Amino acid sequence: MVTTAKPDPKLTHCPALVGIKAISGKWKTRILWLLRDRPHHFGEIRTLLPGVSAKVLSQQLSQLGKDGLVLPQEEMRGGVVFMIYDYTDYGRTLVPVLDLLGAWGDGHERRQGL
Amino acid sequence: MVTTAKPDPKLTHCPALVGIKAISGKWKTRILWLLRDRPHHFGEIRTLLPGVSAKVLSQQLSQLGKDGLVLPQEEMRGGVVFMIYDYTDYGRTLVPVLDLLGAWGDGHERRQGL
DNA sequence: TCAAGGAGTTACCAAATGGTGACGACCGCA
DNA sequence: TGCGGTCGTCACCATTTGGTAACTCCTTGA
Repeated sequence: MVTTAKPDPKLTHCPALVGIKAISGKWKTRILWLLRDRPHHFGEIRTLLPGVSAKVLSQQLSQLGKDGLVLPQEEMRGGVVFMIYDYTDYGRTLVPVLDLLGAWGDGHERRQGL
Repeated sequence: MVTTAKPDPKLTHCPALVGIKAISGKWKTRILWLLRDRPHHFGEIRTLLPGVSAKVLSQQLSQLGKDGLVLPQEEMRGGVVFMIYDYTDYGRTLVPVLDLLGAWGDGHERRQGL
């Protein structure tokens, strides 16, 4: 992100943070959860995630696309274009990570008393 | 976080996001990485993480403490109080998660060409 | 020619997060 | 009684992120 000279002395840099950045975003984990079952199109995701706006959903899907995690594909249905989003093969490598993270988060939540 | 009535229809809520929130923060993953080896005191962490400010470091350590992941302990060394931070037993349950996340992030980074 | 459905984008605003620099509290010691 | 070391907070600002509402583009069918 920064092009100026940077020492990067081994601790400036954290692989786990790279991973987090790829999936952090208020809706990304939920999108990725939805796509586990089957591909979804834009409006479908929008409906299934109450509260998300078109703008933000578009942003997050775009970021997931840039990171190579999901792939959008056009599809004509009755004269209307649907954008179908699905995992890439690479994106699926994230599933076990999300599973473990989700399992831990689930326990954590229970622990905090919610 | 919100006490007003909320439908929470199974998809509003994402365990993975809970997990992310616990470790997200520009320095948290790096702090947790440092503490894997051995406990560290405040100034030590501050020195080892170039760029972090006292305020933010204090904030992040405090959040990690509230979440029960690390525990601060006072220690006198030559008439000066040192605050020693270390994992709690519960906090250690996060290590495998960070490992997996870090491994994925490492590969991701390589894939993106950085 | 115009409505309708789907997928975005744009401009504007609000909240959360992180950074800066100054400051205070504490303790032992010369 | 002032000094240096450690930890932490405070007020203030900058950046990032998410939300709202209006708008465009595209295609088919009445």
